[in-house]
Amino acid sequence: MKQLIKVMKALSDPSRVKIVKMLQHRVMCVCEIQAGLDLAQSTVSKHLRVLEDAGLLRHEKEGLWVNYHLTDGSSSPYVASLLGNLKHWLDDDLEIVHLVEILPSIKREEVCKK
Amino acid sequence: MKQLIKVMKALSDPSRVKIVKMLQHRVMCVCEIQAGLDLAQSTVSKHLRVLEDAGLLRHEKEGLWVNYHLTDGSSSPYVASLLGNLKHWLDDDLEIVHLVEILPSIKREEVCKK
DNA sequence: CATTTATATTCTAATTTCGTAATATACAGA
DNA sequence: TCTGTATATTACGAAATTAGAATATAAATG
Repeated sequence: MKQLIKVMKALSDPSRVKIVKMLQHRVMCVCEIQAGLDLAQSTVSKHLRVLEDAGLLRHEKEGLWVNYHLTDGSSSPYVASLLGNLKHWLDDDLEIVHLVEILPSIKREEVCKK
Repeated sequence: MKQLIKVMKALSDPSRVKIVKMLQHRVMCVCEIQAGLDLAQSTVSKHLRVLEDAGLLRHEKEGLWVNYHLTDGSSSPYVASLLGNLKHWLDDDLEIVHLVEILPSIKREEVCKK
């Protein structure tokens, strides 16, 4: 039960759902995800932690960058089902459509340098 | 998006998930549900409202009683998928197993009279 | 080794959620 | 119409969630 609740809670926030939808298209580092969401960096970091704790994401370090990607859902049937469902859910949601459209223009080389 | 979040939030609480699991077995009135959960009546009422607002439940009045039952999921694909998944999810969860076991002993005639 | 950059963590304020007690409503029966 | 019973609503406190600013950490680079 606890595991199910953790997954459901992780997917109960619009920003976190957007993160999942973005990562369906490609691996992204934190500042790229931040660029897509328009939230403070610390906020994005925490959302990523919640998603990872639920088994939905994993990360790998690449120099200074931390790349996040979706898991294969092997951590639990809840994760597997919901990641599967989210492959098509919201594909016609206006906000998501727009987000996916601008996704190719979000590149770490351009977005991260301050 | 708002609709999805509403459904996910509705299923992000253990008590509400328990309500869904109970209603998979039969229609129940509020005081029967309360007997299964061990919560205050007002709390149960509010949980039921959240689930109904999300499209997971519906109710019908029968005299003094209000009977709650699961919907067929036609309100949204999110509801349909999750109600479908929850048909087997948690079936081996100890707490749910126990809850389902005592379910036949929860009868409104015995439970509701104060 | 000092600096810069990307990310994580901590602190704190605002909002939401969850629970209960108390009260209101709705209906059935005497 | 009065009473009792089942449920809904309201009021309110405690706990969790969400957000951002500030700070800490870790890795690359000069």
